[in-house]
Amino acid sequence: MLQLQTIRENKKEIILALGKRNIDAQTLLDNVLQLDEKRRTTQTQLDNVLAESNSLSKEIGALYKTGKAQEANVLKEKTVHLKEESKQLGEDLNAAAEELQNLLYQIPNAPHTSVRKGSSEEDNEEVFKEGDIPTLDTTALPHWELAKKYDIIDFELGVKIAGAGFPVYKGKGARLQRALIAYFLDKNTEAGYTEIQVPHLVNELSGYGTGQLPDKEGQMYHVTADDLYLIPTAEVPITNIFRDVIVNESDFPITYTGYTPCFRREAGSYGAHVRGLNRLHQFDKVEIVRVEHPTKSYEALDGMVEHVKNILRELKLPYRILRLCGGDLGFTAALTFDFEVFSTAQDRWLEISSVSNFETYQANRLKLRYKDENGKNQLAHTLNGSSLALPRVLAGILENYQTPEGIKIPDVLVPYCGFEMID
RNA sequence: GGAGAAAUGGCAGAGUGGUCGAAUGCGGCAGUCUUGAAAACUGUUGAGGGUCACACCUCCGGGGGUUCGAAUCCCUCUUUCUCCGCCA
Repeated sequence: MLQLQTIRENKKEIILALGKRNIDAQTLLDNVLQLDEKRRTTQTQLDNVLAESNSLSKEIGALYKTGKAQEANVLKEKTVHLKEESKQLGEDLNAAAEELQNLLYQIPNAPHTSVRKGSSEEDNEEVFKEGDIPTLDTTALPHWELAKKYDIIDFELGVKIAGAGFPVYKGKGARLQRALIAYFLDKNTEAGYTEIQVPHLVNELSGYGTGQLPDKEGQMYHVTADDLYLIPTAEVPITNIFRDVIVNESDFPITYTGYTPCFRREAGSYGAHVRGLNRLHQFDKVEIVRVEHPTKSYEALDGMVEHVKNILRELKLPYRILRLCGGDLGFTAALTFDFEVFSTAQDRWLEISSVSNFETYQANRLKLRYKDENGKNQLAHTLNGSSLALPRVLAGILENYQTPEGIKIPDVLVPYCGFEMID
């Protein structure tokens, strides 16, 4: 969430920035500042009452020690009304703090200056495009047909076992998935990211830490018996490693990569655009996460974008990069670049990666800080990106690499697959 | 799942009702000494709120209670360890 101090000092700028998300934050921020004021005055009042009863208690203690029980009892009576007062003030304080907290949770991150105002994905800016879109002959098929033809993904079987959106990968399809995971992890490790394996279920606190809760409650699968959530992305467990952590400035950059399945309820989406691998309840993803010094985070973001570019170049897939507009930007992000691969047989772009800088928004929730050169604790910046989400990469490969003889495996994946064709 | 023990500052580890935000050691930082380093010595070293700065307030796993006063007593939850059971 946004920092109170920042809201106090830069209210105008934040209102302007949030305007790019089409949010009129004026009253919201006024309420925040008003509540903050109330919280602080209540706190001061409470502190004074507590200070008084503390000193009375000390006096009472001293009197008892010197055997002056009578005098002590007189003082004791004085503490009665102080107690009532502090109880009331404590309740007021908690109420104000909670209300303030809830309000702050409702405010999304302020977009970066480069983010354009916009209402939907229509307004996203294409900032880069690369790779040749192959010309397919008339017999070309969408990936779900190819999956069936070569018996590498069984959607119906997934329905039987779990439900729609839970595909079963078979034979060379399963092997290709495993190859992609290994390839992505290797690329990330080569680039300096430390490979890590994390839990696939997280507690409520972790959900709040990265901002999935309370905002997107319904998008995660909730295991109510144990009050755990299935992760929608590895971002949640990996970034939460740093909840309540104070790192040294010399620890930067902190970089992790991890493979996990991702679970998303995504209720209420049906139709052709969710066919096949386009949108799933469970999918695999390799994620990269960075914790950075505030002055270095945008440089790091550019580095992550370059890194993902290189992977797509090696895979020889046609792709483009979008800078998300305010309306399409995720709740917690300040700046996001989406990568989309062209799905030739469907004649549409599919999102395969999202690379974001959250600045201090998550760090503030996580209490993720570093010690600066003056020994002061400062909030760090967090970033993450997919490198990459498997199903749509798979869809892209199947569709773009199809030939009358079968599906060719991209050169870089052949060593990982152990075969050159799916036929 | 059953029985028992424990949870204190970066780490180790004292502290069982008042002067304890907390001894001591290690680690970290600064200084003295040194050509430099090490050793030794001296000082310093948790977080949050609040203030121009002080003062002051909160925090000894989480929550609640007893008391004028709680790290210390009570309840509860969580976690860890030991033993037993089960198990990939």
